[in-house]
Amino acid sequence: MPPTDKSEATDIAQSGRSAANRPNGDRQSDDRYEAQRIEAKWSQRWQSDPQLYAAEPHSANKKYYVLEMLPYPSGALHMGHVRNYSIGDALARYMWMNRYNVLHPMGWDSFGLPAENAAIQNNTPPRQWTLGNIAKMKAQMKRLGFAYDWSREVTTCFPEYYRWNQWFFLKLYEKGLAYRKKSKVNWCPQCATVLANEQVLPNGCCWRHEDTPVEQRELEQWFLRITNYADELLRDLEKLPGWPEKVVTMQRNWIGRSEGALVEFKLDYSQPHHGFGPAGASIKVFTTRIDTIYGATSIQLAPEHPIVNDLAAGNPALRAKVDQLIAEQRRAKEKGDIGEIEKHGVPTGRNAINPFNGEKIPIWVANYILMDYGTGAIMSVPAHDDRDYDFAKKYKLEIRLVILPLTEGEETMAEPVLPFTAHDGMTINSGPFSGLSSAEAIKKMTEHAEKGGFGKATVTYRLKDWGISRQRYWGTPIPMLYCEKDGIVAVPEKDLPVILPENIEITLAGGSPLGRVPAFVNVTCPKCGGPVRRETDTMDTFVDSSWYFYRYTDAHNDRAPFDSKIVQYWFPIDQYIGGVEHAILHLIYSRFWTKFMRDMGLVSNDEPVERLFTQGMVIKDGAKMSKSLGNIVSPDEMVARYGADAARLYSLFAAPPDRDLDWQDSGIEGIQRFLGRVYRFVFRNAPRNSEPEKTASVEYTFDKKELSPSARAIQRKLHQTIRRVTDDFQGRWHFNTCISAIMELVNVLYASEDAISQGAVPRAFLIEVQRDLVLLLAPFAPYLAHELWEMLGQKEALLKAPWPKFDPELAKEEELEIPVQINGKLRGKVVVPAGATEELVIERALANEKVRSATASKQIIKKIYVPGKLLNLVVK
RNA sequence: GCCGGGAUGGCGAAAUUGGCAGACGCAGCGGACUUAAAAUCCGCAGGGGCCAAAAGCCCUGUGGGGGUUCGAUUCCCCCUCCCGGCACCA
Repeated sequence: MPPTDKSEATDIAQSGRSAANRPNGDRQSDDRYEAQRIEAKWSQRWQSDPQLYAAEPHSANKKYYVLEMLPYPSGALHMGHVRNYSIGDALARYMWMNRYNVLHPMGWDSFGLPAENAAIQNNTPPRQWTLGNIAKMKAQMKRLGFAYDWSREVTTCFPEYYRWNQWFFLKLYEKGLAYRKKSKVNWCPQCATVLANEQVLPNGCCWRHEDTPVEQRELEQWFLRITNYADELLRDLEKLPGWPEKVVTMQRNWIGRSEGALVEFKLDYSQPHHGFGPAGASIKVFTTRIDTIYGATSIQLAPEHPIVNDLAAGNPALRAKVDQLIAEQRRAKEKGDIGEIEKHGVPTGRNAINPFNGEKIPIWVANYILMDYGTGAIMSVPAHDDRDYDFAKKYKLEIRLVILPLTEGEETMAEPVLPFTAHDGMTINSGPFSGLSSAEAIKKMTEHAEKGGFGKATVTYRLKDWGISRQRYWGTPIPMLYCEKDGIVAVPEKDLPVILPENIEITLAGGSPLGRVPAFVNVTCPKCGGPVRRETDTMDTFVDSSWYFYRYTDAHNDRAPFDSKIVQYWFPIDQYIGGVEHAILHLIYSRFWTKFMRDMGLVSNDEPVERLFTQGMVIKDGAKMSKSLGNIVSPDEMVARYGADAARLYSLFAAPPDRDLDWQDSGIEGIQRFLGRVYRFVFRNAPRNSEPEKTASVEYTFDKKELSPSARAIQRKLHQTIRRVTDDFQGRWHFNTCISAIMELVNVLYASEDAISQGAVPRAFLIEVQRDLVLLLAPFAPYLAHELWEMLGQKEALLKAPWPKFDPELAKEEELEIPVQINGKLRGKVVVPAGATEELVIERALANEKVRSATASKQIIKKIYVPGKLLNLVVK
């Protein structure tokens, strides 16, 4: 069996690489970069100083609040977290080095369904499971070296925190901003709970169970009136120039403001009928195009419109058809392509009266009309609306032209191709309103409707009130009571917090687990002293994350959610960093909460976040990391193999932070090599013990202007690098190119090693260069930076050391290579001194052999010189 | 369908204001060191052609087509594909 030999040889070769077999480990100059050793050493030192990253309560420096979105404690960090926190940590460290008073906290969004699901699966209480996960993830964060002020840690599932959720709820209730209503709600059978509208995926499925279609149920729910702030939430988007345009646009569309008019169409009672609403009943229609009302040839109702029930009562054929339309609509919603639904409708046999001309038009029920937008009813104007046109064609309804396009030569107005939907036309066939521009017609016709008492100008929003009730255990109990005598009673402030009971049985069965805890449910009414039932629903966890960042500023306050004065100092958040998946829900709720707190007088800022940065996803092999695809990269494994610095640096290097990052294990190896190169260079060139006086000195002991060419090359590259890295921190944040720049600097240092060994580079200068190199690296690879800082004999704390200053004089090139183009094509290059005149460049270019051969026998008709960049000769 | 973001070597990417396309890194190839390998250090490297080969030279190239310009990855128009968001929104 010959293969035996081979495998033994392999074993030996492999074991030769392990630390145990290294020759004694005492080679006097072991210049290997050992991330684990270095990181263990500094990790220990950092953890022994809890004040290390603490923000100062009173500081002469300017404040800077940098925040990364707090994680849900699922049990382990993933690469997306590492990327998110590496960005934030780099910024925090950079700001410290720029003498800011930095607030950089971290916490846990620790209420939520996964804890309950885990409880059911593993029979572990949610609290225990959650706290265990927090401990694990906190250890991971510390191992990764993130500079958080842990003294401000916020854990949302602790009563110290959620009591303030309850307190805010009482305030919202007092102000009429929290209300209860019975309504159709999204019900996820898998979660056995209600979802906010915003938590339903476009395909009609639950956001946590992407394959489970959301059903509709009627339940009594608590809602927050976010719509009261719809207009301000929209308007203030203009105050957010530091937000990505993308996110602003998404929020604008989400709020979905549209201006129009409500118009009432009375039911026609002159015809024989059976089964309908009260006499005089009317159908309210919302339209943004009241100028087309003379072209309305039918009314279309959503199949779930209340009046449809009246009209269908005693009309089984209609009822059956309507039920079919409801089913079609639901199916389309669940499939997520309501926009593609094949339009169906059914005439009710009844008419409505157009209040503008008294015309009787038929009432239909149609599957493309949604009950939850506007009034659930439209006037159908086939000539001027795409959908109405399709529908009218299909069912052969009348199509009546009432808007003409404006043509340039005033008089001739051609018949437009239908449907004609442009907003800048002119009315015809519109009675007294004919001959007006659309804009004028809208104004006059709305006024007319208001005077006549059958309509009014209205603004509608797509945004809906925020349903916060959840029939779940692991959340903030809603502090309300139901008394037979006194009705709905708020828990008095002094009785807060309403503590979430522990040691209770959790099952997937519907209804709230809290309802099965009699000691929790049955209490005494604070008003009448009689028996009351406690509300058993808990709050949506988005309540927790809507204001948590305020709590960080005053995390241990037990008399208030926070001290307003402290908040005033720290807010708004200077930089918030997180995934774009939170662009709508979390970020719109947070904005709403801030505005509500401002109206309460608790805070003075209108918006919580000054600048927002949304990072791209971390993907692997072109797909999102997921268990089912088996392409998950574990941060623990990366840290164990390559070290925290390498993992962090690679997550910043592989792509610009705002773009998706395709993780490649081979890429991180290159980063590890680079860190080793830095380590070895400093190891070789750091001051020896025999030259201690230079180690502490920050003074140049050499003449900046008299450096040798090779030293000057280093100096130039250094200052170019400082400029590039510093510029990117000012907002562009392309840390991938910052790191490239630092690599280039290190490459220049390596290329200079001959000159260094020949003494052509002054020692003091070289130490100064290494010092700056380490400072440049510090935001991205803190462990190695600290190790080298110490190796360089620096006594000052690294984060207290000032960020290196860029000197434009020193960054300047002495000579420039100017490309010479002939007719836009590169034909040669000339070298000139920096700042050379155009004449000199042209002179040299014309002397250039390649240029001469390319221009021979041709005439130069134009010379374009871009100073310092390029020369283009146009020839014929 | 609408809104937003993309598409650049074998791969991740760079080019910040319209000015040398491919910096930096990965993978690859060659060399040095080594008995050998690993590690390390140095070098080559978009594609094609002329050439035995090299040097050198030429052509071509940033999803496709057109335009503006002395000059376009960058600006304009049209198209294709990918990602994200939204949607009979009246």
